[in-house]
Amino acid sequence: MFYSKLGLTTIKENPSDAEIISHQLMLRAGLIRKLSAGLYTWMPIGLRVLRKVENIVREEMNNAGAQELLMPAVQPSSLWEESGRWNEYGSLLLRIKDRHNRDYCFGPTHEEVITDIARKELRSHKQLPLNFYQIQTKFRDEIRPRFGVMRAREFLMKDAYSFHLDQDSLEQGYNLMHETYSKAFERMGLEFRVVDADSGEIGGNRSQEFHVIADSGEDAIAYCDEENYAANIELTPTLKSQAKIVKSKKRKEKKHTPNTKDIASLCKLLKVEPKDTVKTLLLKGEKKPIAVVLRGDHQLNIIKAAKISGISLPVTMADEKEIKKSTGYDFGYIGPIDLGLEIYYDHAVAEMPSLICGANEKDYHFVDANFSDDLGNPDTIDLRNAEVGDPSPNGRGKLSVARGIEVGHIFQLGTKYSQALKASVQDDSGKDVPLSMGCYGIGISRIVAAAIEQNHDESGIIWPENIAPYKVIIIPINMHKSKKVETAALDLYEFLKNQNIEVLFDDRKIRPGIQFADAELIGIPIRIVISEKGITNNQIEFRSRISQDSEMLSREEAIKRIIS
RNA sequence: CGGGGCGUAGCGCAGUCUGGUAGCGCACCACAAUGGGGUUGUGGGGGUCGUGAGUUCAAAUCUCGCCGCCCCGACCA
Repeated sequence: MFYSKLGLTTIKENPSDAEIISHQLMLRAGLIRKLSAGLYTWMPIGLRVLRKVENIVREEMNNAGAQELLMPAVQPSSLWEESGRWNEYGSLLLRIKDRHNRDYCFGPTHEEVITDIARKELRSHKQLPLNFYQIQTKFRDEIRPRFGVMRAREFLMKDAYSFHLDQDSLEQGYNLMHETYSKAFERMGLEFRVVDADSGEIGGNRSQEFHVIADSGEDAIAYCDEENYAANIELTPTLKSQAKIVKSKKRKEKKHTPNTKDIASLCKLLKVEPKDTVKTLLLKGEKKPIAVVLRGDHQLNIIKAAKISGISLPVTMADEKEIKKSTGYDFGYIGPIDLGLEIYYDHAVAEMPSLICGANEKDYHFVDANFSDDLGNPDTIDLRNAEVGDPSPNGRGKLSVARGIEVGHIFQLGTKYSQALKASVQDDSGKDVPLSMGCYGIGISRIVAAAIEQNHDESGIIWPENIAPYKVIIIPINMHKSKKVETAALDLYEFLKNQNIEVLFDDRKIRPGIQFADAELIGIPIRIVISEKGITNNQIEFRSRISQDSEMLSREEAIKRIIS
């Protein structure tokens, strides 16, 4: 392809609204252009990358025996009402009406549609197992779309759904997808990790996420290398300490602590660390608020809190007014002693030799309170987020934390949708059995951004070879001045094209500096420079985007290196 | 949704407080010089100042409405 035909414009300055590197580089390199919040046009170069990713996924899915189909992007409300998600899914669902005022949505996912297909098409266990997939544009009306295509509203996703007679078969199908995903991400040249995950609103049993490791990732992953344990931090259990607790001999004492509504100011006043304090959080409950008590430096884990019986979902903090109303006490000075509400304690609170807590009296805290003497040594539960250095849940080694970008998610759904939508087959005894289902997603468009997050330098993108828009870029130096350069460059271009090498030819009449800078920004893996000087010596310059080393090679050697 | 910010040329911004000919850098076009790392000079094209109403002799600038975009949002008890 000739560069001049791409309609490509690169940008030297960073657009002001791009926060993360992949978003900046995608805009600067002309891969995408924004139409509106969370809506992007894929420009020719960007689309080439998108298609590469898509095709790797498609090939691996096909290899695994999955069947591609294509479902409508727009779906009738009736199916969603049947599954119960028309209300459950909330405002992520983009609802639209047709001319007859009938309700539709732009599909954020396709469990309902595929289950509808299954119930209409599948009659016998002999048709199972099956895996259908599609690569389709989805729309989720995100609260806050951001980071370009990373969290866009409209995005391209591969979603697959498998159907099984029983759990055993589902597990086989699930494991096959696990393998398939690993192969696909390996082919894309991405460093990734598979982690245990929450199945969220899709529902179901087992679920794992595939994360591309990158500092800008939205999810924190806790992992233990010793035992190959990895889980989304939201889901990582924290353990009750087995160590013997040395309890402080001091007796609790009430201290005057004005203007210390938060942990930071309390610590400053008393000259202590947050880990010496506890915080008492009031969460909305079905009847009265429910108190949870955590060490001052720990963070409440919402998923864990959601399991407390009687709690209102989604988990929300009670506000100042509600606190006053339900306890009679003041915001900022709530503590577990004589609170008069149901209280849940995190494991770590029991391990504190003494603790500092609100005294349920404005401007007063207790210091040197004691878990057994003053709180009555209650049972504790797991309520907090795991942290770096916590013991690994498998009992061996300590946890580290990395950030990751979720690019794939596999679920064992079980029979949630097949029961709701009455999709069943007859087993070999003639009995109707609801289908066991798995579902498996890959964020195709997000992968493009994730790949950039993981592969870039100051000059621009460094594409892994298998997803690069072009493999080679030929840069002739001052071609318009030198017939020799033009002939040699075009000759090599034609040759490589005939070898089915994806090659970009920079035919622009501009200074070499700009050509080099653009080639690096766009991230083409191999750069070939053809110049008057080189031709005289029978040499051309070969340079890899990764190593940045230039080598002068003969035409034959260069071709060999490109093709290999 | 709550809080904050922004909307002026393709991009990045100044001008708004204090109303009076719409500017700068990059990009773009032409010419010339230069010719292996975003070169230089000269000349040029391009803007309903987000939008609607109001105030005024006069509005990018003041007032009100609307729209759009961006950032932050349990971690406070």
